[in-house]
Amino acid sequence: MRWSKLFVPTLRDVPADAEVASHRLLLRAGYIRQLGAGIYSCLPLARRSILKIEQIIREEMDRMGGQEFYLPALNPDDIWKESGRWEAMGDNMFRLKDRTGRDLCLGMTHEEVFTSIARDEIRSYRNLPQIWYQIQVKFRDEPRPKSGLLRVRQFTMKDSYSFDIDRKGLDHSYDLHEQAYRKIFERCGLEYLVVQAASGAMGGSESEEFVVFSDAGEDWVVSCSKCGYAANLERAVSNLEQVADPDGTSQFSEVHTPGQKTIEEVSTFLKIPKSRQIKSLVLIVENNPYLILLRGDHQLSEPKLAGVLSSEIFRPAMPDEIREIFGADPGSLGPVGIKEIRVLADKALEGRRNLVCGANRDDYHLVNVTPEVDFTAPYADIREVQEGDPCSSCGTPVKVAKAIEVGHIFKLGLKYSSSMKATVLNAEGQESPLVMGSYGIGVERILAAAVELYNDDLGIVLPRSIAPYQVVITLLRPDDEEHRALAEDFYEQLNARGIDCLLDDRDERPGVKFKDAELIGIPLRLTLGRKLTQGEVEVFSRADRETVTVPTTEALEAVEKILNQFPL
RNA sequence: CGGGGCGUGGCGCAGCUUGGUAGCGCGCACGGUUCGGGACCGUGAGGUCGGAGGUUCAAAUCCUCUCGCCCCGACCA
Repeated sequence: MRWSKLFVPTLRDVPADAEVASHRLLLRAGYIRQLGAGIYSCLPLARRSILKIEQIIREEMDRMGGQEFYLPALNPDDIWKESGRWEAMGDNMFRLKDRTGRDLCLGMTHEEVFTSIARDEIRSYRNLPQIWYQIQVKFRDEPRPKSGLLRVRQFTMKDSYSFDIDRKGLDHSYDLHEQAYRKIFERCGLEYLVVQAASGAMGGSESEEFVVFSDAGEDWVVSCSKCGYAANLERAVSNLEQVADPDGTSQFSEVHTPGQKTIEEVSTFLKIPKSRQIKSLVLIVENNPYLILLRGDHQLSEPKLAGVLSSEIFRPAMPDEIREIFGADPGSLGPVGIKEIRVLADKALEGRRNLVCGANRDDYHLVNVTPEVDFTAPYADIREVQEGDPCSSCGTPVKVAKAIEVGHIFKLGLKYSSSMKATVLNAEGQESPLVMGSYGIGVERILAAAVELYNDDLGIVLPRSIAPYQVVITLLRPDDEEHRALAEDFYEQLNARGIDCLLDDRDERPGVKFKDAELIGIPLRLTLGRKLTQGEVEVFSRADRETVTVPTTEALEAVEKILNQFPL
């Protein structure tokens, strides 16, 4: 491609709305433009990158035996009502009516459609396993689209679905996906991590996320640098550092704590560490109040709590509700003497002694409160792991960091095959439900994550495999016949060698050409300029900003050699 | 949904408090000089000031409503 013909509207000024690096740079570099909140147009550079990413995905999916489909994004309501997700998806689903008033929706994911095909067409275990995939558009009416391509309402997803006759088959299909995903993210040049994850509304038992560490991400990931343990904060577990309590079991007593409400204030006032307090939270769970107890320095993990309660329908109680139930304001609550209300305590309180909690009387706290002596409550792991907690497998302090989710694999099991009655005959001639898995990759997110990961003050630095072009030939004197002829020659030959090449033949000053080439992140630049009179050209590597000068006769070899130094 | 911010040529912004001919930088077009790190000079094109209603002799500016976008939170596959 000749740059003079290519549409690359680069910007000097940064659009005011763009905050995260990938959003800012993709706009500036002329990759994308915004159409609405969470809706973006891909311009030619982005499109080329996306197509390369899709091709990598396609190759790896095909390699493991996946078969490519293409399903409609426009879905009738009936299959969604069958699976129960017409209601479950709530406001996140775009819904519309056709001219006759029938309900339709825009697909957020395609378990329903694929399951309906499998149900109708697969009759025998002999036709299993199947791995079906597509690279297709998804629509999700996100409550808050943000950060450019990272959280959008329309995006491209590679989604795949496995159908097996049994659990063992599913395990195999799942493993195939995990291996393929590793290969895909490696080939895209991403530094990624596989972490244990919560399956959320997808349902199913086991799931893992593929994440890229970045402050622009929205997932919190707990990881151990020593043993490799890694999990989404929603389900991460850790050990505890021991807290020493005073020996013996003293009778608790009330102390006056005027105006001391928060854990922090009480800690300072009574001169005891936060870890020796009991944090009392009141939640309304399906209309019933619940007292949740945590160590003073711990935070509640709502996903874990949802798991323990087998309900996601809960909310913090309002101050007036708390007053009515406890006869005290939040800030002076505790479990001692509580009878009518259900209580749940985090495991970190098990075996502790002589703690401090609220007295259920404004401005009073209790000291020397001992679980199981002064109150009883069932224990469960409902606390959120914190930075520095000892790793559950090796004891090393764990890290907690933000990450971008680029892929997610789930063992669904029977969730959709039972609700949608998808069965086949097994070897014994019995109806047997399909055992399913589902697997997703956010295609644009790979590009955005790569830009988050690899950028500098000059702009984007893309891995070779997903850069829109691998080499840009910067022709500094396009009006010089000899220079031009040589540039054209390089251009032809590089393309002939399978290297995507962009020829900057624009009538622009050198500075503009250099800045643009660096901004859009082309891995290698071949510069034809004044050194041509000595029979030399320059090869500039974007990632390390190194320039080597080589004779023109060796330029092609030099380009290939340097390109091949990138492992990507 | 709660909180905050912003809508003025393609992009970045000023003007609004105190109503009175819509401005600056970049970009764009043309001419000239330049040409290895986002050049310089000159000339020029381009704006229903997000939209609707109201107040006023007069509204970008004041009032009401409304739409959109961004950020924080809630939420979230």
